[in-house]
Amino acid sequence: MNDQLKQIYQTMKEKGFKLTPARKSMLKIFLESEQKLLNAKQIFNLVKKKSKKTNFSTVYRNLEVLTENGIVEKISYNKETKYKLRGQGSHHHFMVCTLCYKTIPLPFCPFGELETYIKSDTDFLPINHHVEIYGYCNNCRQKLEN
Amino acid sequence: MNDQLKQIYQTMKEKGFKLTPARKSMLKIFLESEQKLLNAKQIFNLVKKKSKKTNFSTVYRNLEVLTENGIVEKISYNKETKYKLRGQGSHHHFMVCTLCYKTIPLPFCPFGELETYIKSDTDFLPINHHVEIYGYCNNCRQKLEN
DNA sequence: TGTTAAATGCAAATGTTTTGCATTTAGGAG
DNA sequence: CTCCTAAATGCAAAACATTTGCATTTAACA
Repeated sequence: MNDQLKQIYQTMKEKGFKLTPARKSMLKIFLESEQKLLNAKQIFNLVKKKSKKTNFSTVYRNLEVLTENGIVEKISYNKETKYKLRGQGSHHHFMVCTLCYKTIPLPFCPFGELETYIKSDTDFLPINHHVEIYGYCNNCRQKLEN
Repeated sequence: MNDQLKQIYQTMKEKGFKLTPARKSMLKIFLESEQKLLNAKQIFNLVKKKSKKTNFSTVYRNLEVLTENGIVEKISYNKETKYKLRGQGSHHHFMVCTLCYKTIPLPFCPFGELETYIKSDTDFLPINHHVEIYGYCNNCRQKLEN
């Protein structure tokens, strides 16, 4: 079994959450789906493929649990709320194609110097940050040009 | 009259939008309110104070017009959608206190080097970006410590 | 002052997310 | 392996934010 998946199962267990079919299904969906940013409806539909009897409330409740435990990240932009699996360990940001929603990780976090500056020059205490780059991926750009 | 307001009125006029009381009221709210990030409900309530007969659809429709014309910016984080007046000219980002929602502008945009990197090293075409720092402002931090 | 397109108010619809509650189930104890 | 219990689920209904259709009003300009 996939290493990342194994680790997530481990985390869930440690925190006392049950490994229900719905949850396993959702995690596999995140791991296997081509698109890494999914909204609740998409996830619901994919879960439904396996167990036709699932329900939006289950999906939402599980997204909440996964989000609160740092396994999944919730991202809102332009009305749409999407979810993605958190990379294990190293935190990073994404470039998001606004046409196909392909997500490309940024190789570094631009927050480093920024944080240094904020801490030394302001009295604001930074806790969290949110960086996203929107634009066109190579594919979509080529389509646009034709 | 405030210079920024004058300029916005000018812009609206040029684009053929009417300067209705609701719109003037909303713009003044953005300019005068202590809090610079407001959600639709807050704006609605403030508008209502002046003209008791206003309506959510008016507020939303105007927020849309203002957003589409670059006068107002729409920001979503953690479920909440908020709006703020765009700084005239220079674009900037904010540090947002997650307790009182006070917003403190960042004195520079960390996107500069990032953009350079992306353009030279990836085939992604960056169009837009979104940077926000969340944490505690000085005031709230002091309150927390007591 | 009159005309007209644009903006408004209202009520109802939409879409997403949440909740209460009865039922089912994962996972540990025995 | 079986039982027990807290946690998770499914369902229906509610809550909430946002949008829409339509009749009425109004800003802006001739």
